[in-house]
Amino acid sequence: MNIPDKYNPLEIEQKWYDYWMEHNYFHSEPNEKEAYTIVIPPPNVTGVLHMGHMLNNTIQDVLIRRARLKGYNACWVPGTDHASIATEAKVVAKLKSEGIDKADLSRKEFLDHAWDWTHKHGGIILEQLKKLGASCDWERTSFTMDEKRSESVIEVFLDLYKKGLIYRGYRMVNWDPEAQTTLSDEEVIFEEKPGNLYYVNYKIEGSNDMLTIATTRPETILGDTAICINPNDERFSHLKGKKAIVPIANRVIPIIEDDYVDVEFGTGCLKVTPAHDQNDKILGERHNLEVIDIFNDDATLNSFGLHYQGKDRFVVRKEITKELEELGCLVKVEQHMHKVGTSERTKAVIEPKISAQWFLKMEDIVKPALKAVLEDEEINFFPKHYNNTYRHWLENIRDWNISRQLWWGHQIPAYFYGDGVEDFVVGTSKDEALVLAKEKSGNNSLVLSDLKQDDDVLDTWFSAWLWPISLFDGIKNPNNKEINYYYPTNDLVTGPDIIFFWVARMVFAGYEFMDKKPFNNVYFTGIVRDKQRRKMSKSLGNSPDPIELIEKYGADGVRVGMLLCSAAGNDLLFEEELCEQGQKFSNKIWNSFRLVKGWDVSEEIEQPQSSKVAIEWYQSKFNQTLQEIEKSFEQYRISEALMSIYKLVWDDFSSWFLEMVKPGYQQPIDAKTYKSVISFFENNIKVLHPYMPFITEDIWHYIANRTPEEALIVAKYPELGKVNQSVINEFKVATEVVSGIRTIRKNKNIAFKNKLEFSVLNNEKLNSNFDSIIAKLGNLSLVNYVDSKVDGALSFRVKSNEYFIPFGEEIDVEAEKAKIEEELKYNEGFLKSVQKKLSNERFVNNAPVKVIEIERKKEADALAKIETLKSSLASIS
RNA sequence: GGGCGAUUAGCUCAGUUGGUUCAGAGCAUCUCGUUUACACCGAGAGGGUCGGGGGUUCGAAUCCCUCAUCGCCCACCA
Repeated sequence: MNIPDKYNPLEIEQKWYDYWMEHNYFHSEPNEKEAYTIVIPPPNVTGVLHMGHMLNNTIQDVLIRRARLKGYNACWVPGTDHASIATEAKVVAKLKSEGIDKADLSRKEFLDHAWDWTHKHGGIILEQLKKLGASCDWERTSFTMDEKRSESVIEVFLDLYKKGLIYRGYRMVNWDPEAQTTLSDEEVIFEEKPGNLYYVNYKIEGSNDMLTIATTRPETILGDTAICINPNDERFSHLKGKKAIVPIANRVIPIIEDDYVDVEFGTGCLKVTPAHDQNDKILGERHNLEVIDIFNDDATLNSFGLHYQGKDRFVVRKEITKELEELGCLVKVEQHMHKVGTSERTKAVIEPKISAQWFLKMEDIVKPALKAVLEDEEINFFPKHYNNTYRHWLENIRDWNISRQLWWGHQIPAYFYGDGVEDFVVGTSKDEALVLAKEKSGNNSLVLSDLKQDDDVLDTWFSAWLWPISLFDGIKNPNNKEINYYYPTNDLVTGPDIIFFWVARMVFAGYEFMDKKPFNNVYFTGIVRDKQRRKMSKSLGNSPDPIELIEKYGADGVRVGMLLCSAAGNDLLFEEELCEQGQKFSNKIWNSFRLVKGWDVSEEIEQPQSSKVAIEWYQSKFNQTLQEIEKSFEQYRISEALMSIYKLVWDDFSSWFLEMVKPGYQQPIDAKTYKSVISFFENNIKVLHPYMPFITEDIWHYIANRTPEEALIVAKYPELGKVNQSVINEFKVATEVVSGIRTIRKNKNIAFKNKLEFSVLNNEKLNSNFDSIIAKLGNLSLVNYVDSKVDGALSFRVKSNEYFIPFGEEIDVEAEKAKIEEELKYNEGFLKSVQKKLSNERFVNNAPVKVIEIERKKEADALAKIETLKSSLASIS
């Protein structure tokens, strides 16, 4: 078979992906083998691949391919997330651009549009993953809002409701006025923003006295229902029991006392607006205050806003400031930095709002989840320090607001039959609900049309938290064959930004519904940043298009580039050159294969000694690297594992090993050596395959004709073999000798093609195993052992051995001398420091025997070397 | 305000319980090179007081204290 000169990833990648698909290697069914399962963190259904996905899915593919090679029944389940708020926002925006207002549509009409959008854009991202080489079991592709997953969500809601864990609460929640929905605490991002602190005078009722409060939100004074002072603050003791008058609204409100007020901050006087501030709400409840909500759902003012009705809160803030100033109520305005809650999705400033929502009680649900990670270590986080983050969140968790005022999502299975707060039932269907409603209300005349299902949908994460279970139908169909086989999954690969949203909640769900953890290990990836450490984002325009990268460098190249910069536990600073490095690596592998494939093989010739030694060495080197890789994987140091392979293939295999066994020009290679070379090559590409699936599979089939059963993707990973450390050590000395020769060639401008004579003064009594290799790589006519120094030769030393290369021209004696003197100086300094240590009684008494032995060995080695150097110096002059 | 993590070569990072020549790797840089796989290459070289200061120890990049700088997470101070 002819091999192309150049490696062309584009054709080959498509070819092999099709081949893998055709032979169904990605598909998994329960069998007698041990399962290795990963569930994909489902990307937004209408999203497109970005660099974060690239990283995340490359890592998952490396893990799953490795597991497959290691003989596990590997199953990687793909899917997408309906991403309630994000998708709904996109659809609303799209409709708006077409002149359609969501408010004019019925729920059904809107959902039709949303599904259209989903079908149009959904799954693009999964197609992109295929380009990357992702070996997902596509037959299992799921969607958080497909039938099975939806049924699971409803089932779980019912279950938790029956257990009393889901309840309806009227309380302060985070309101996103743009999306017009509530958000969970986790969806609110606090941003430090410059603002103002406004000092406003309130009149005291029945006098001309004033009191001054400080507020950041003057527009909310229309919702004030009290002024609060600290009871211990003597400045205001005269106000106790009095009343104040709200400017503009001219309402009379009580002056209350509470320790909550910080005497130091602002004026020590606080206005209380229970409808629009979490703390004020608590104060309001404590002091039984009236609640006046002044906002509409879109954060314009309602009728309580008086003449500001209909205007946006930020407009009102400006205008009301002006009015207060005109009224003489505005004392001063100070600049003030404060944290403002914004919506994770829409970036709108969050408005605290009191409303009725569905909540999930967290208190008990978190307990097993805390224990599993922190005490039992049933679940391990990599890097481990995320344990702290996890613990802190779980220990301070509040009930989870699971309802959203959106249409795109799982509609809450609650049905209202009356106007009372408790006039609702929860059931799988309207029919069931009717039966329950009759029971609950005692009103048998209720009919279906009296029931109205809750308009709200569930938080996206309320379906995502079931993912590892619902993918195997473990909710609706517990104890089925699949869930029993694949669950718990092995590794979860995700970003630390969703540790609360998703990871922790999956752990809750795992213990609540399966009584078992959802996964064994969680590998948190870093954030992909650019060279300037800026997060890669669409808006900054600093994010390359992954698909373009793949087209440019090949998927293998991009995968390598991605992983090279992803040190475990760190953010990664991505730059395109890394993909170039990956591409170069592909090329290197390709060319080394071309070399090997180009050799003529002869059964006739004997195996040269040099090849025999080289094979022995590489075998050990390979095993040693394999060990390193195993160790790296245990700690999820995937980048380090890759670097080990990179160096093995490039340096040890290509630069050293192939050069050592390479036959002479137009000479054949002996069959025995060739067989070993091929076997090593095969082992190399097996180990490489998880990282670079395409080129390795391609070469695999060039090496031999393989049946589909023999494809690399399902080959058997190399076994850990013995490492002969002494061969590795001997080789290391040999490479130093070769380097010495090369340095001399370079310094003296001796071309490689000129054969050199070479003599060794073997003070170290090294064996001659590697001599044939040194001769070959140094292009020496022979390796000659001598008893004394060679005159008129260039020399260098390795350990206490001395090596000589006769040089035709006059030797620069002074230069040689200077070189030796420098070495001598270094070694004498080194010896001195070792001897100082050894003559220190406390060192000798306290240090472990092993350490002292090492020091003695160092001393002996240094002495021998110095001896060599000194005699060289003597012979030279 | 609380917590966590970091600071080692120009860049990105390793450095296992303090002890091999321990100061390392990859990339980048510089020099040389048409040696019959690869210039997407080969050979060679330079480059760091391990953030500063103190301490413990026979011995510290590694342990302790302190200062500085930078990240991240959490938190209702109007």
